Amino acid sequence: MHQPTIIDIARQLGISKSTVSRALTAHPNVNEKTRQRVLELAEKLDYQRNQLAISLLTNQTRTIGIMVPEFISFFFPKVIIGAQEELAKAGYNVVICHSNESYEIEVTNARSLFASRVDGLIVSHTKETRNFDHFRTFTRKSIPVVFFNRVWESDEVSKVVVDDYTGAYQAVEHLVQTGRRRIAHLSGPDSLPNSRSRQNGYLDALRHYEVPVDPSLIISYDLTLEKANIYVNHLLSLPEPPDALFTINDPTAIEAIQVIKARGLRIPQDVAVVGFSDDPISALIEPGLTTVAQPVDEIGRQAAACLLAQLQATNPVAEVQTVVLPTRLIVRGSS
Amino acid sequence: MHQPTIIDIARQLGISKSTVSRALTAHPNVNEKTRQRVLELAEKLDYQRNQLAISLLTNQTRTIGIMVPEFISFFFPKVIIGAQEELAKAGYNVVICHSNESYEIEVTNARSLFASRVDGLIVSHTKETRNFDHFRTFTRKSIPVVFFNRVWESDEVSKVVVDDYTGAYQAVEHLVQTGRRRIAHLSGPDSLPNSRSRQNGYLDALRHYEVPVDPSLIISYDLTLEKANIYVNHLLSLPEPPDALFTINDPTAIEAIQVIKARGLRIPQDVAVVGFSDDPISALIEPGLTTVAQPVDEIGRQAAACLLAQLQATNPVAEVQTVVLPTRLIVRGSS
DNA sequence: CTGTTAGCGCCTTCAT
DNA sequence: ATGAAGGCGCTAACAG
Repeated sequence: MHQPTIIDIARQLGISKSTVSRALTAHPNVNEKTRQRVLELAEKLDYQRNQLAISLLTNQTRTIGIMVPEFISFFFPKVIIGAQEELAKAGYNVVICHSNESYEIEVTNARSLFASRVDGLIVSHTKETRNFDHFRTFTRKSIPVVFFNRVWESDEVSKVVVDDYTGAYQAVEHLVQTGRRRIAHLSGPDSLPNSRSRQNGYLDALRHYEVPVDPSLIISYDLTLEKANIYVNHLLSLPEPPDALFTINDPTAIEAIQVIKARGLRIPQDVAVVGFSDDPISALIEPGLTTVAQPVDEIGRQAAACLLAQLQATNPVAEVQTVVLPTRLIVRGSS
Repeated sequence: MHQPTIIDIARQLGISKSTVSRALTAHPNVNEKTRQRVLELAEKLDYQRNQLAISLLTNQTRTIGIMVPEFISFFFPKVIIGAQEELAKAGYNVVICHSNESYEIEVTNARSLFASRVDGLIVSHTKETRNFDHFRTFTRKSIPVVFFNRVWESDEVSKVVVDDYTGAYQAVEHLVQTGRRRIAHLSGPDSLPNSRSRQNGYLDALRHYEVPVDPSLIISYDLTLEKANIYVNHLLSLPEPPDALFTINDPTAIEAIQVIKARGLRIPQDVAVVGFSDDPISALIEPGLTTVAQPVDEIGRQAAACLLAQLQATNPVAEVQTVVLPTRLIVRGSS
């Protein structure tokens, strides 16, 4: 079915489409009566402007793409909501893509967002991503890109991260100060900067307190719950099992708690557990999970702010910046 | 910065833009050598086709809008992922909007999706939505709309729902059969069809087993956790408090469990609790939450299938359909 | 205040 | 196999 255009309105009113366009866009130079007639007919015809045509003409869509690896856990949805709020205030729409942790899908999504000419990008990449050429496509064209959480370490893009190092340091410090000596660490892939930072925080805390570092207690894994299960079981089967477990994130910690319970061990008496992120589930399970909280919606808001700064700047490259947000240790029953 | 277009390629190669277009779109009538030259230059220039221009021309964006009231809980993200998988297979992109349970934002989102000319819509509306004119804008133009979970009861749109009535009936039947006589029901707003269906299932189960219906045990509320907390406390303070609680969803049930525990009551001995949806948290808390499971990603897949059927039909209106998916009671420690 | 003209980037007849 | 021309819906000069 044919959708009404400004030409339809113009014809029916016997005026030119320019006048219709002006009336519709609140342009000052239009006779008030003419405007009224246009508005009425537009209403009657259920006219809706075609954003496609406008975008093609103005070369901006006022749409921002947000790319995340998943959005089942609370983290990414919260970040997205924070970003969206900020972006909406500035009159930007948001389209959300998730790659399901697949590098290929991420590349496809990036192409698709580029093809639909988003004005900017907010990204947390997959754990598989090693090559960032699909983001260079944007930066080369001066389309601003902001990374958060999992960031591309390039000076072409802005970044919003939390102080992973200090968060991890404080978590491990807490475990040492409550008497733990064999603290295991379930870490993520080394390719993820935040994984490396958390591991460094873990190591430095141990060294500072002169707790021996045992490499067999440090396991980098692929962040799937299946592997988490296997490695926690492995650690607990060691001749000298750990008396504490610091995990890269809360889902891993929660999985660990299930495993520890299933083996009949007590938390925290036999094994203490500390996670990272303060997933809402952490407060609901028993025992409550000690964890490092991140200011999640603030991450989204800051990412949006970075992007808007670049969007409004005459020279977007000059506005590239890195924001580091603080973390906060929340002690619950698991430690 | 100027982005390369087919005209740039054409000029540099000394051929016409028509030929470039054909080479790029795998049109049969192009000399193989010409195609190679075009493809090479396109690669070198980092040419990316402008989807905006194509959409304007072809009058289809191959993009589907998905509108949900929120996506913090696991339910909507899972549905979206299911839908997205199915849609991607058919070559459609997805843009996601969430209204944060605000009717106004929902209307704005609908306008924006219409303006950007999505080819179809998958929707679960806000709990405030009474007026559906913003969806009529689509149906009037023969743009297919599929509702799920919270559905517009109109024959202009397809619907995917679960058998809420039977799910609720079985939940209450289970409570009766385990000896409960004063079963309270925390219900949602009457404006939501699924809320009404679940309430009817609750009522019919009680009647069938000749358990007296006590109106003071049935509370419709606004689905916020704050109110859930208040009403659960209210119920437990009754002279004759309930010995079981059936809630409209899992977050409510989980909140109820916290309240019950805080009052020093035992679950399920003093009060049994049954939720709805099988949120992953249900299996993690203690005691495990008995709940009515829904085939969540299947809802998304079916919604996508309905939409694709209408998209591919010559007469989209003829393809309007309603899909009802089964539920399954999962008994855990809370009952 | 209003009309005319041009063009955003692309695909598609219709010629050649 | 290729080129020329037209048009998708709209806004923005430029005239009047």
